[in-house]
Amino acid sequence: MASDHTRSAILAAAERLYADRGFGDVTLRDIVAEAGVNLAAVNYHFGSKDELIAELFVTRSVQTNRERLRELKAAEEEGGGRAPIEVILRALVGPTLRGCLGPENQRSTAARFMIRASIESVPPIRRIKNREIDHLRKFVGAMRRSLPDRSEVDIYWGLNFALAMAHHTIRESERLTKLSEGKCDLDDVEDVVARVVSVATMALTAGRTEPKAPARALARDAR
Amino acid sequence: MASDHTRSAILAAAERLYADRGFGDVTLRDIVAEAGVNLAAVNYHFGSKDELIAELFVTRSVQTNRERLRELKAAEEEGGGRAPIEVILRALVGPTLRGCLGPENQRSTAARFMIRASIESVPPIRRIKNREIDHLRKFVGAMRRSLPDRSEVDIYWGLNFALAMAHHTIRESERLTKLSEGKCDLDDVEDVVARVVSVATMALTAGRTEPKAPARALARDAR
DNA sequence: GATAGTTTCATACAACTGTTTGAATTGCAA
DNA sequence: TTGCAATTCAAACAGTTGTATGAAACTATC
Repeated sequence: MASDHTRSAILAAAERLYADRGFGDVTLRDIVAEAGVNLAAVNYHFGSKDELIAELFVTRSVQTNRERLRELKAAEEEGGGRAPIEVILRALVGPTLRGCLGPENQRSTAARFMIRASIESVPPIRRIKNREIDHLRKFVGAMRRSLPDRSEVDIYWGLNFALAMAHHTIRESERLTKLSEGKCDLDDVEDVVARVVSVATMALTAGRTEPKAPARALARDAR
Repeated sequence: MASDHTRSAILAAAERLYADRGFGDVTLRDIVAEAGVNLAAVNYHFGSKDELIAELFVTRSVQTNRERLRELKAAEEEGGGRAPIEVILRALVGPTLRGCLGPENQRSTAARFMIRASIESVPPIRRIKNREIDHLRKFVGAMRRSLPDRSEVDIYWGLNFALAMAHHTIRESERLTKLSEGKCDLDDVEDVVARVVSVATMALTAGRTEPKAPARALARDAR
């Protein structure tokens, strides 16, 4: 293959348009116009519209997943096979939140695209998300090693709630800003991460003997 | 107007089809075929496809909101203007969860429709959801009265996390079941409510003097 | 039972969709 | 330069979509 110029122009244009206007009302003709290429180029290079969307989403989500696993692995190695639950949860939700939130004006196209993907949920993306379960099982494993006394069901619920808080905050960031009249600062990503991790940790450790200091209020124990 | 037969047949057919197959691939022709009425009837009775969807969603969500406010009002009256935070949170997430989860075999069309609406987020529904902020402010008010020492920002985050856990659990109930290999019982709605309320309460009260007994583990304090 | 208003119907419309086609163009190797 | 494959292009295709139309059927009132 030659220079990939057309191919990457399509990818860039598609990501930008989907990020700005959503999957619902962006057509292939919009994309090729934005990219300055011919309509048939999409099917030539990607096979179909759905495969184009899938490639966009896969690219971004493997980046996030790789970062998650990198943090998880580093934490478990440092702890000799067992990482503190806070660190595991941070590895789980940190990369996702950092990838999607942050100062509005410098929020990348990729970030805005991933927010869209989490809001609209179109078939090709849903298919990919369904394969994410194996990835999550690695975190379940780490969490069980970290909290061996905790029941398996509680682990699943804790994981579910951690993901819930992260994803919902991303999806509804605009509404939270409006509801709180700007008082909730979603641009301070590390504060958001700390809040989510703090609550999820409490969910997973409440009612047990705590080897560590009691959980603090919402957030504040970020760094 | 005569008997409303056509109108309600359309509503019922549309809700059923949307619940089963999603908004993405149900056309007006599918709906009128299922309802046994003429294609033009939709535009005659509802004006447009979007207005039909909006009417379906509004009907169900005002039911939920009414139930929420009923529980909230009852709780505050009983407490002389101040309700315990657990009860407020239960009023917030209980009706939603009860409306969407529950034993699969008896899960109503309305419930499955609302799950769809929370997954797919099509324009007419998004427009309605955006008007939900005033409704949420009533809960913010109640929460501030219940926890007068808590900062306003913490209240907003607590509300955000409570809604996050409820909605995400609804949206991803299938995935949680698969991930936990059926060990997380999503048919026991009251257990789910108790878990969400418990964690949200911890998020809102951690690190403070507690007039009540310390929060128990995940759930169990349901009723 | 004639009339006026409402509701239903078959049908056409106009626009838009993703995809395909086959010819033109390009780039590179021999 | 020649030849061949990869790429680009304009154009058309085939199908679907929500909506509009105007006539027909119905309903209730007088």
